[in-house]
Amino acid sequence: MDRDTCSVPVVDAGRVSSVRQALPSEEAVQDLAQVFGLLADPGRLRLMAALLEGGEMCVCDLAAATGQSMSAASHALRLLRAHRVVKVRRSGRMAYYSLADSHVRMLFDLAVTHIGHGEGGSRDV
Amino acid sequence: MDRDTCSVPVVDAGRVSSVRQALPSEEAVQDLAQVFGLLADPGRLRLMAALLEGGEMCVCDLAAATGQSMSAASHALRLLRAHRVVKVRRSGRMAYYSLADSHVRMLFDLAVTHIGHGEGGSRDV
DNA sequence: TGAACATATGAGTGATCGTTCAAGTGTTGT
DNA sequence: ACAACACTTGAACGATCACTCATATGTTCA
Repeated sequence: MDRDTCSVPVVDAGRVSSVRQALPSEEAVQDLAQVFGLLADPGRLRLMAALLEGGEMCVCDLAAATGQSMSAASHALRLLRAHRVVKVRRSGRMAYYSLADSHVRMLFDLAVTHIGHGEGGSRDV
Repeated sequence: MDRDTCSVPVVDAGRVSSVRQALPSEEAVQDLAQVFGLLADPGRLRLMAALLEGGEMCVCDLAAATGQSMSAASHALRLLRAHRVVKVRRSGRMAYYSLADSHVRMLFDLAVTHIGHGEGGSRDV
């Protein structure tokens, strides 16, 4: 909100305001950031990769396969569950997790492509 | 690294070890997490959305369009530049930024699709 | 040369995040 | 009923992050 309060000089005012209008809503941006934030952690990433491979697995096997404690895995799965990235099926005292969403695989592959083609990670200043 | 040190009980040992082997390398996972981490911030997301719309813009216009200080925008652009998400063209004292990578748009759209189809953000527990 | 300008950068700070540790919940088997 | 079990959860702590403020770099114009 308030657009002229900030003391930033503007070069092309027309373009600025048109771009500004075309930008996604604040709410959409927040949601997007949250989704990407979910994928921004090695532990959760391994969890998703494991489910991509294994199909449906219980918490202790997921923990073992991804190299983290059960508690850490459970916390991570809770987050993924809250955002509908994974789903649970409960049977007795076990909890079987699986991916709830096919977009995950695509996001994965796209990102792999990105880091693959230039590669090295962070260079440049 | 040491696979049987952790005290996590395992249900299906065969599956665990096969999934474990199929997992991306530690380095790949780190890189992936970094890429997604770049997209996990509303400020950087708006910056990228603006460039997606505007094509090529200078820092002060980007700052104005995305509603942040020039310093904040510059810091963010530096990060994006380091990861080859944006590129810079310098002309005199101006710096014109543009997207360096077409994957950004796809990642964007895919994520939008994800939040769009279920929508609401975080529900559940 | 010096002032105005566009951008870049370093230090410092408050907020957020992921992990661990120590319980807590509900289930199975005796 | 009790103990072992699979998982969940809350608090606490250390690390990381994004921002602001102040200063630095390099360019243009008088």
